[in-house]
Amino acid sequence: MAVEAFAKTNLMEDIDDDDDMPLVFKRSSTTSKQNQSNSSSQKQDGRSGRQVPDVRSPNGQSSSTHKVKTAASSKASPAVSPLTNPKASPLSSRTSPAPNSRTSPAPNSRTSSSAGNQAKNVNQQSNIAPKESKQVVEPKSEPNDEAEDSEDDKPLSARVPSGLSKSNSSHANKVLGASTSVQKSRPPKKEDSDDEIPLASSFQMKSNAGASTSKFSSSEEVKPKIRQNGLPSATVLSKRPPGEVKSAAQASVKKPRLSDASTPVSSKQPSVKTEKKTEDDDDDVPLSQRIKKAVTSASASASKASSVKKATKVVSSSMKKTKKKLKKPKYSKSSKLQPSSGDGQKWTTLEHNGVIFPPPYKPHGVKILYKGKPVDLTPEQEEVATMYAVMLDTEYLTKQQFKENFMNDWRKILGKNHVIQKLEECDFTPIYEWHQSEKEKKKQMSSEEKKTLREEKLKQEEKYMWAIVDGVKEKVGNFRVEPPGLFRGRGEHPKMGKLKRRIRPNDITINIGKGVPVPECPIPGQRWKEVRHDNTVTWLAFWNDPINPREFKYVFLAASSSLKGQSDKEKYEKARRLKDYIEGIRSAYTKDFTSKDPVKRQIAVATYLIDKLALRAGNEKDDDEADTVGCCTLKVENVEPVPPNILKFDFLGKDSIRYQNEVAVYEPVFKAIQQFRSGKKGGDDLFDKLDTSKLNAHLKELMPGLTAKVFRTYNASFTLEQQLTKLTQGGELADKVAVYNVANKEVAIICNHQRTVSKSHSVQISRLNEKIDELKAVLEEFKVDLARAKKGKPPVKGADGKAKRNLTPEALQKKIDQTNVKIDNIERQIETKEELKTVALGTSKINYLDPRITVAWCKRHEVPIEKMFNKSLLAKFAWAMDVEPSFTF
DNA sequence: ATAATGACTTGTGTTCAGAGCG
DNA sequence: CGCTCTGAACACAAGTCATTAT
Repeated sequence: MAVEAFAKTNLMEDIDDDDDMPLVFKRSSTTSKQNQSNSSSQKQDGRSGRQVPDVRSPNGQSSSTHKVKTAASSKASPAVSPLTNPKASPLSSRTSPAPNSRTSPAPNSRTSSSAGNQAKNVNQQSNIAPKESKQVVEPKSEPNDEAEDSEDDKPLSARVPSGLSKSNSSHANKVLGASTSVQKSRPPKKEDSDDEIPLASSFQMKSNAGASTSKFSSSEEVKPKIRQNGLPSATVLSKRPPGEVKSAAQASVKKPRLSDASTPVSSKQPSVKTEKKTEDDDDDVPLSQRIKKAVTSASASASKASSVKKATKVVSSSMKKTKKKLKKPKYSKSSKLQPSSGDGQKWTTLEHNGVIFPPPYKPHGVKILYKGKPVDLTPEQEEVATMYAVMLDTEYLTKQQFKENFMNDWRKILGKNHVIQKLEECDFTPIYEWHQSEKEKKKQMSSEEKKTLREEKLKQEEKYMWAIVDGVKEKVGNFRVEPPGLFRGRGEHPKMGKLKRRIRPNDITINIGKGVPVPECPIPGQRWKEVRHDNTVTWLAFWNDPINPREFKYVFLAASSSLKGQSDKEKYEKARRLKDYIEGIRSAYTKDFTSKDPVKRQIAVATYLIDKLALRAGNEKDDDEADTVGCCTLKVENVEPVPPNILKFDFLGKDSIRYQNEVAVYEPVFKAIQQFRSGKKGGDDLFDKLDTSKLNAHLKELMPGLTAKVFRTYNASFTLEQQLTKLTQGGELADKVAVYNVANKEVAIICNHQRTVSKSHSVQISRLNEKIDELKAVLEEFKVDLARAKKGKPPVKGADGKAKRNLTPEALQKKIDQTNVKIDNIERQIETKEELKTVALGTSKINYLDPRITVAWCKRHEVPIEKMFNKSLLAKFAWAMDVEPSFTF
């Protein structure tokens, strides 16, 4: 292990890692066919199904069609459109602007607030889809064959947009056509032009040229040669086919890869890097790497603020030099993505310092009252009481389930014969108040004190923050062991309120490289449960979840690590590959809508829903989990067919977020759904012959590695790119950023990514409205003054009674114009705020949008990438930074 | 074939720090 | 120059999916 030694040194100095290895990127496709999963359980039927409705009704939101108009949350609706076929007109698709309100059985009441925005949404939609469902119907069926025209063939996203345009079908078709072509044939003239222009100007471009080329090649096989800078035609190549082939091949290849690539790399790296390059090195390092480095070091040094800038800068400056490297792909380095080995090996060497535990409980001595009298509690009892007390102002405390579960667990600690017998007789307010005052105290501390405190904490945690993987220092994600507390499940979780006990070292299994020191157990007298040396997994440690002992809590590397980056990239590459199969897949399932085989029919319809609506797969759940569903677990009552061809969806999905949508579908689908429902009760499974493993097994036959969730990634990224292409038109930087956000929002809506409305939302809105009022008043005054000025009269007195300066009419006009602009800006601000109040943009950005789309777009349009990605995202997507501007998903 | 296990991604809500404002 | 307000970072719950066990 000389290697190790080297590695060590590297880390310490944070050297760069250029190694000379050629990079081999491949994807490890571990696609095996089958899976399992329990399909059987339909336990909850009756009750679960029920629940949904119940929940909802309270809110008062009914899911009736009318809502459409009324409610408006733009959210769901977009998704809808997908289905309609081309002619049918996009609009139709939007039939129902489903309200996005979430039913939130959950703690937060998202539901409540939708009123405000609805209004807006309405507007939006209204333009869009006045049309209504009628047209929807067109199930023409030619979908596949012809593919091009039919909207169906397109991913939803495509459709969505079309929906937006109010134009009718013809227009729609056009749009579609355009998009289609784009998809299929990469480099239409449009692109070329784009490429060229931007190229020259954008700073990044140059960099890409050289460096990227080489890099890319490594990663992407095909493009290398072509990819040069902006050459227009190059793009074409990106076509997946080659890739696919490869991937398939790879699977079998696995082992070899490993050895060649990874092994050598690791050994080499270290040695190479050592000191040699010192200052220069950055240039040699690939961009992404550098960024990472910069970030890393910065954060390490505590000067985080600067890190971002640094990174960027580096990037640009480095660009020029990149060329030198070209010939050798040495960059592969670790920070860069390393191929994941086919045989499942994830690392060669791994060092880290284990995990850090929360501090032991410090009793405060504040007593709760039982039947009005103070009660003495042992520290253990008090600790649990405190967990409850601090939640006094949360919605959890209004839930019977929570209180019951809590009391059951607390009673175990109190003992059978404790004076405290009934939760209702307990008054936790003394502890609650004590806690509030502690919080207040903390807040009052001077910034100096806070800073000191922070630094101290940092110092303590520093050693746990990093791991060394194959000689490269990488950030660890969650190195802090979860502290004890009361379980906060989402939605109507049967286990909410249960005590999540303290985790001790002997609950924890450590995974670390062989031959390196095992992290010392931080709690004296105790030891780890187990130490493993498993290089086929990426976790550094795990413990059993105290709430669900058969499940685990893992400690992984941070998102910025190359291990994560590699798999992230593979995820997007897989989604891109789907592009080449999607037509065939769509035509195949379209055929099967009417298959005689009920299993086939269900698979076809389920696939269709997953494709068009971006639904999740929907694994079976146990009774001790919240009752939520995904595609395969939809209940009869979750999908209501409304003739002639509308499906109304209403269910609680992941995290008990409500999904409501109304969609026009092809007649065969509509019929199939009706047939699946017939003879069943509301709580019965809609797809009774299906489960996620059967579905995924089937998908895998259509494309290697294909699973249900790939459709979500595909549709999200496809939509982003498509929307960007459609909406971007030059203009100011701010306009471009706005365009991006609109595109991002479309995706978020399709994926149903919601967030709770912030408490201060309405306050903020009214504050802005006040501002507008003020400005309007000012405006009026200016107008008066202007009129007077034109007549040579002096301005009226201000509100304060002071005389104003005499201004020329021109000057006044200018002021008026400025004020109008201000008002417009605020109005726009209000609008977007309302629109986004329930939409979470971040989730898709982090998980679904291929960062290369964003990076390439930024390069093409000279938008600094920092405008779109924050520091974390820049670090996470380091692997995507050197993409060609001409990149297309 | 199905259930159990295991590992890893996705997702929302809370906390915290600092940007921006009056 | 203090203060709010926002977005980034963090926490951890809840999915997906592959593999192994039965």
